[in-house]
Amino acid sequence: MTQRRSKGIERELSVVTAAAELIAEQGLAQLRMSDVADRAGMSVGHVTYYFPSKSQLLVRAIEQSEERFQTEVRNALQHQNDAWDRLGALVELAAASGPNDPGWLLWFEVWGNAAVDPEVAEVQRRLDGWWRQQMSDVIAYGTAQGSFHAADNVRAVSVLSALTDGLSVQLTLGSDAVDRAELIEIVMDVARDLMAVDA
Amino acid sequence: MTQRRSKGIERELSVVTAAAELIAEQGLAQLRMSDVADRAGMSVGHVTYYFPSKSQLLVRAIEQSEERFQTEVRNALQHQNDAWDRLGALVELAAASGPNDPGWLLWFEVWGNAAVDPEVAEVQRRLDGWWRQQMSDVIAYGTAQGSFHAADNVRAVSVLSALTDGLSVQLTLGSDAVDRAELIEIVMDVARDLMAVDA
Amino acid sequence: MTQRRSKGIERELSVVTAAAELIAEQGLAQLRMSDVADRAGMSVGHVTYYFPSKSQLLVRAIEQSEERFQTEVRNALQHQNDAWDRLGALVELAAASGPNDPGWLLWFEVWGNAAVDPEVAEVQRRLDGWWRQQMSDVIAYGTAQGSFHAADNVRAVSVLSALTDGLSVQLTLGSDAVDRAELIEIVMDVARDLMAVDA
Amino acid sequence: MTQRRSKGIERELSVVTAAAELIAEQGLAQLRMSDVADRAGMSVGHVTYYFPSKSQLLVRAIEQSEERFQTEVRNALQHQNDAWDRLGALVELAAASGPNDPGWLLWFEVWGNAAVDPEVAEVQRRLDGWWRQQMSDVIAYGTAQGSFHAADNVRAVSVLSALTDGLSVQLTLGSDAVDRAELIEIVMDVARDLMAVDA
DNA sequence: TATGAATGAGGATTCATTCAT
DNA sequence: CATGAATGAATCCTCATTCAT
Repeated sequence: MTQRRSKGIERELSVVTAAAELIAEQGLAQLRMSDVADRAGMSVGHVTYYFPSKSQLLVRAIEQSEERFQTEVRNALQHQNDAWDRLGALVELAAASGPNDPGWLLWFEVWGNAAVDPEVAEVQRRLDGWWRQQMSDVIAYGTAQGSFHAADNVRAVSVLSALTDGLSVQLTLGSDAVDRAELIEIVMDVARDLMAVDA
Repeated sequence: MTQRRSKGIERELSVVTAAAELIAEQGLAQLRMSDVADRAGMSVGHVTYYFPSKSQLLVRAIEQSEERFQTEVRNALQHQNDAWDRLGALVELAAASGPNDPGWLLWFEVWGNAAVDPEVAEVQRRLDGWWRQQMSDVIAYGTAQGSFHAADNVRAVSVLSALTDGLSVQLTLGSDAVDRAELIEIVMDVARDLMAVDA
Repeated sequence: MTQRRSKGIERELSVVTAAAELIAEQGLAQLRMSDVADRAGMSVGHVTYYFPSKSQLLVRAIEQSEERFQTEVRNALQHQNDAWDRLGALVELAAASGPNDPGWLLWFEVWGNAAVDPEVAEVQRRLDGWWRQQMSDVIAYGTAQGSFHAADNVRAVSVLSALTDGLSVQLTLGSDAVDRAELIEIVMDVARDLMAVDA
Repeated sequence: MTQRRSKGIERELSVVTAAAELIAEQGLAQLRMSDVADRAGMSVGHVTYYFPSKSQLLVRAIEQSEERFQTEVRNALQHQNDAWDRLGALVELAAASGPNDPGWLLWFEVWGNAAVDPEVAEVQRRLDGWWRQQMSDVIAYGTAQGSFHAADNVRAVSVLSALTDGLSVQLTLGSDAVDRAELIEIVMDVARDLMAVDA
């Protein structure tokens, strides 16, 4: 019984994973239920057994990506006690890994669809809020510790996250003006300009 | 004769404009040739007379948007002699106007498709390069004038354009963390931190 | 053992009942095995354990409805000794109860499918024959009693059953030209015209 | 121009005709858009060019059948001046022609769907009202002429149309209790019982 | 007896594209 | 230059049925 059920959940997960991968690879618009089924190793009929409609699958794929990312962030923060290290860890996790980073390609799709699909918009807003909160917490943590001197926490969050986003967009699109190492360096430099205690 | 020809060009333009509007409104994926025809006030058959395939229409729509933007930028720069004013003008032109800014929604679509469609990628890269060049020229202009003190022109471009992009994404998506006035203020503040002569 | 078996028969019955209800409610064409399973409170897989194919379930649903109706008729006739009362009882049982009478909606489905499905046609013919026989018996009974004067038993059956059917169709479809009381009155009036002894 | 347009209307008509035939032959539930396309001699895509959805095609098929029937009735009545002849003509037109009469099979489908589909219900009600009006007019005509003596016009309509319906159902279903000649004879006999001047 | 998982065939609908006029 | 007619491929979704457990 348990085994049957857990098998079902496992296969359902594999559908979501396949969908997320394909969206990143080919874009949301190109996503075919049959592709998802192929990659998940099952029939199309069975995919719709789990997800009665395509849009439900979509939202789940984004949410799964969200959950994974949040877990990664929590793990990373646990291992850093220094405020600058924590900030660095956040930036490293958020930054695109390089051209065609699948996670960031997925974000492009989310942004493009947020204006059209309210469910997508809601997921986007939720994760964005969560992310700003992480940044804010780290900055508050550093300020309490005396490592940071941030006159305006909210603005610092806006600057640092916008910078990370904008540079990651460039990197994902394959611009040769920036690579990952430089991206992180730039963000941390600006962070120091903004918040270094004896700046 | 001339008149007939110009009428043709006019109608062709109206197709492209209709397409650009619709992409911004509904997203590239939702774009139907029949919608374009409706908005342009002609039959579907006639739209395909001008643009034999949908993807050709797409690329033209993006290019038209590009051309208009470039014209605006040129006009704006002509009227500003002070380097800081020039920089401010650039940022104002690039920044999203508010939630659901059509131009920025179009960019989301371009980014999402650049990874899949080489033609789209090429247009994106071209415009991005052009934009970085404008920023770079303004910074060089300010440096020559003695208004700016930029140790690293390329990095300044990266920071300022990434910041403008990242904040505009937020604004377009309707985040309440930032409005247009604040967006511009933030970018200019960071610019001053980076390049003010006696900072 | 007996209990297990009777439990099985009970559940099988509940499937048939659920099917009959759903056909009347939504029409035969809209009948889904999963709806039947839901209403019968079991899984789809288990419904097909009882009825290997959909069409077998269908025929059984009609037959069950037939059996119930026949039982009702037998009960009703037992309590009436007067021929006119017996005739009245028959008409009351056959007549639609009002708009959307489930039993009559089921008949519409049967008629619509009789031309296509031989099994359905067979059931229809069987019940129709049985019904004409009841009418015929009652008329013969009244004639023997001296209550009726029917020159042509067969024609009387045709007239009275056709009239009941035609008016019930109207009533079921929600025509405001006829209600149930009037329906019965009309049929009995015509019956008197046809068969009253001193007419 | 005119020719193109008329050609379009012609083909559209052939789709509707094909649909009506197939519904009568196989039942509404079995109707496939591809069958309609095949019989109309065009592609499925083109059928949906005329009728964006299946249900729109359905309603049109019923309406077309309605229009044809009404034309037939009007023609028939024009050629009859005697009230009894007019009544006879009406009954002949309404009565089923024999087992599996396509027009009556179509009616079974309409009845079965009226409870489920409001649009179908509306068409049914409209034609039924129209039909009762024809009967009523003929009875009023005969009464004015002095050929009929109808105490209650409305009831006479109910009786005669219900009888015609009920018997036609029987005939269409292939009951051997009634043939077309007898059907008409029965209805006219009852009509005489009800309305003959010196009965 | 009972279930959930899995399948695959089938069908409606959408839509870019082609073509005759 | 312009249109409406026509096509057919592509795709999502439904659903009866089968099967392992």
